[in-house]
Amino acid sequence: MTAHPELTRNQSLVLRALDKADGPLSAYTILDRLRDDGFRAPLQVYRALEKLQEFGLVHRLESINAFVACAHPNCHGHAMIAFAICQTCGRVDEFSDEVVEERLGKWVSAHRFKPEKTTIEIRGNCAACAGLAERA
Amino acid sequence: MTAHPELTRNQSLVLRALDKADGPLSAYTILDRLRDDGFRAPLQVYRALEKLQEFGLVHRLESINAFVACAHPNCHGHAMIAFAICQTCGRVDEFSDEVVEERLGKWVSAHRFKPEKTTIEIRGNCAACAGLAERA
DNA sequence: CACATGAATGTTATGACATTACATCTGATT
DNA sequence: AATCAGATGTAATGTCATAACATTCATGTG
Ligand SMILES: [Zn+2]
Ligand SMILES: [Zn+2]
Ligand SMILES: [Zn+2]
Ligand SMILES: [Zn+2]
Repeated sequence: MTAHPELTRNQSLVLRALDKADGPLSAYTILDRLRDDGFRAPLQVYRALEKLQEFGLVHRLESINAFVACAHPNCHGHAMIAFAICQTCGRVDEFSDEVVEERLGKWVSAHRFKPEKTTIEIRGNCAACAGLAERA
Repeated sequence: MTAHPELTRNQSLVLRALDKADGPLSAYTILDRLRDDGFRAPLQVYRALEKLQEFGLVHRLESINAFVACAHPNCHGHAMIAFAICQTCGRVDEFSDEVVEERLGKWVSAHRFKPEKTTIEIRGNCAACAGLAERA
């Protein structure tokens, strides 16, 4: 359930593209997939993505310059989310860990650092893809 | 001590540029700073950065597309390093946390995920810069 | 209704980051 | 000398993201 009543047409189209995709998409890939819906310029995609991120419906994966639909929309108030990204099949697992959050929180408190956005991304191979590689 | 006997001329120049800088630098900024040393093309920088990262002398900050000299060269065999990046003054603090490492390690084991590179980056404001903002 | 206002959109151009492809040079090895 | 691997030089291209400006649309207000 990724529906959201307040979404504009462009935002809905971008979110639907991400939902249909089997992995993260770059902004330009989204653009290509929405040509038939009238999309012509990168900004249409980036503007929609910006709003969708504000709404918590989409996440940006910093380490691969791509975007995914949130796996738990309306469901995590966590400021801190971790991603495991399979570099072979594109599968993305989204999870949070209170202990990690607490430890990083302790570090920033101790250093009087004021965090705004935290990125935790693990790139590698998922169980299925790593298994295939073993057999090869 | 960031010296390294095996470095080539280009690698040394790039590392020195990062050491002299007071914060992370983009590849193109490094290029500009090395014009007088004969640098002409981005690839000279990217190739040097690639090797320096292999040697553990330089880190790439994924969330801001920039590079920093390692704060603890020859000193951390950690696979997992976290960065606190001040978006105002560019200060970067590099640290590692065994508990965070252990918790993320547990997650990947439980999910049979084979990690290759882990990114942990906290963007925000350092104590000094956050303090200034308060007073303003 | 006329009109101001703010949000979203459309469009073009530009800026910023990174790699491909190919030629050349260097030093070590045989 | 011939060979080879690694590093380098250079041009062109590819990929990701934003600036600037005009237009449209919905909404509320006098
Ligand atoms: Zn999410
Ligand atoms: Zn996979
Ligand atoms: Zn380091
Ligand atoms: Zn600062």
